[in-house]
Amino acid sequence: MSTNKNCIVRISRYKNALNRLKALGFVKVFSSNLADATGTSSAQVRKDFSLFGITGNKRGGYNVDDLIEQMNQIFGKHLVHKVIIVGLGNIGKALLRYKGFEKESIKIAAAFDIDSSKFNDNSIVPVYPLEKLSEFIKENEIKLGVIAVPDVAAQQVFEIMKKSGIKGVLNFAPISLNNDSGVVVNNINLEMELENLIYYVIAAEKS
Amino acid sequence: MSTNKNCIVRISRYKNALNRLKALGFVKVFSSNLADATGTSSAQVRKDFSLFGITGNKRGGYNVDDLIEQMNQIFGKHLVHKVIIVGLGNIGKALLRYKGFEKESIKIAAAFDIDSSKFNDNSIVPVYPLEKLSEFIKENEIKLGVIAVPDVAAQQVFEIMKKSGIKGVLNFAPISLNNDSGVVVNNINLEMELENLIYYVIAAEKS
DNA sequence: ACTTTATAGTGATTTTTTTCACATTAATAA
DNA sequence: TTATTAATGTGAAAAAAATCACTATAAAGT
Ligand SMILES: NC(=O)c1ccc[n+]([C@@H]2O[C@H](COP(=O)([O-])OP(=O)(O)OC[C@H]3O[C@@H](n4cnc5c(N)ncnc54)[C@H](O)[C@@H]3O)[C@@H](O)[C@H]2O)c1
Ligand SMILES: NC(=O)c1ccc[n+]([C@@H]2O[C@H](COP(=O)([O-])OP(=O)(O)OC[C@H]3O[C@@H](n4cnc5c(N)ncnc54)[C@H](O)[C@@H]3O)[C@@H](O)[C@H]2O)c1
Repeated sequence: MSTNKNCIVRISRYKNALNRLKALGFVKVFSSNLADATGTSSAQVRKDFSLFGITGNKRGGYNVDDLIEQMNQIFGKHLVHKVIIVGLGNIGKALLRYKGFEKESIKIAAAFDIDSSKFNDNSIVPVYPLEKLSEFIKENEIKLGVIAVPDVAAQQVFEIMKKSGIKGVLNFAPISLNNDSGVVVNNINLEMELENLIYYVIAAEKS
Repeated sequence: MSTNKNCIVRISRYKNALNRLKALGFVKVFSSNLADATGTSSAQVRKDFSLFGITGNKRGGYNVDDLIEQMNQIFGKHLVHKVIIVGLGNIGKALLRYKGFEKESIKIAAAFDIDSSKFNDNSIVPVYPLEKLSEFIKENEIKLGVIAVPDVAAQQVFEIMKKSGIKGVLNFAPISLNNDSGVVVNNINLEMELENLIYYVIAAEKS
């Protein structure tokens, strides 16, 4: 529908805010409410909605449930999305233990590592050796993968994922994966995030 | 110097790529090398450099060490930046245990929690009760904080940080912090990152 | 029923970001 | 030494994104 990257991120924020507002008992919202809750302008909210063909009522705002439903549609929330995690170190374990993914219809289907002490077939989320990765992805038609291995291993893991049919990757390793294929890669680089923060803090000090 | 958000992120990526290229023995690089390594165009690389007044040699490319040095300057890498972490759960612990921050001159100075079983004055990075947060920030002139507490506690922690003089915050809680002040906030929302990935995977399927 | 009013929706405008294209120049080759 | 070449650096152009500003309209008030 839209091709604006920032717009997608904002829609996700609106959805997040809407769930909170709903919990507070809101039945309808105005574009300015969502703007305040997400730190943007009401015109931006309406423009974003317009790009996705989301409409409300002139003078009546938007119905919260309707909005949430439409956004769930955009993000495929009516289906459960199975995810696998490769690398069960600090980050991998943190994700595995996190309880918040279920309510976003994200299900961690399995984890993979090369450290045999981490293997476990019987836990809620099974942990398998890396050798089983390809097979598991194919058999379970997994589309989403998380890379949480050391940087030197990341490209190798990515190649296996690509070959096996993964369509989207969340990569925590601080390298840019060499990606010619159509696989979507989102990078999370925590060092870079802190660095970025430092840049703006330094810039603010100067002015 | 520059005011373009994407540009800063790209500069950070160039720096990352440069360190890798240096490790491989590169002494000079061309804008196209950096473009390839970071997935952008050579014109973009040169334009970004131009915004920061970074110059190379016509026909000779750029000297790797010089570039790294200039970028370290941009990101204040000649100083050690002290960071505190609030919330020592899954994410907080993952960050605490991560060894990669030192080489980026980021030092975790202390962590804070409300769970007394986590307090520890004697570990390399001490863990204190939340009550000590404000005092610690002031006494040690901490400028950077990480919020890794549950969403309901995040705003409260943020308020303490603001009042005590923190200038930059990395927030992992999935809420938008109400931020009127001049504090810089970078949000990392892992659910949203996965959601975003799902959006693009769905979009790719349709086309 | 009629008027007022507040908000949605959107085309037009402005601003920001990216890409283009080429003049400039330093290294290399002849 | 001179010509050739391959890269930088940057204004100009194009594209993308955000903001503005106004119209349409549904709700609330009289
Ligand atoms: N922990 C953090 O806070 C943090 C911060 C910034 C970046 N990162 C990055 O995130 C990634 C993960 O970090 P971490 O701290 O969780 O690392 P970690 O060392 O704690 O864990 C890595 C895990 O990957 C496994 N592994 C190694 N090679 C593998 C392979 N080829 N296939 C499958 N598994 C393999 C290891 O056995 C280990 O369990 C790293 O690339 C790191 O640079 C982490
Ligand atoms: N773990 C993940 O993979 C993940 C994924 C997405 C989002 N998040 C978000 O990151 C944040 C942290 O997640 P987590 O999994 O580490 O949570 P967690 O529950 O494991 O840890 C939270 C920690 O914060 C402490 N705490 C609670 N209230 C506090 C307060 N007022 N002051 C100081 N400490 C306090 C708790 O004692 C606990 O140690 C949460 O907001 C969560 O929604 C985490």
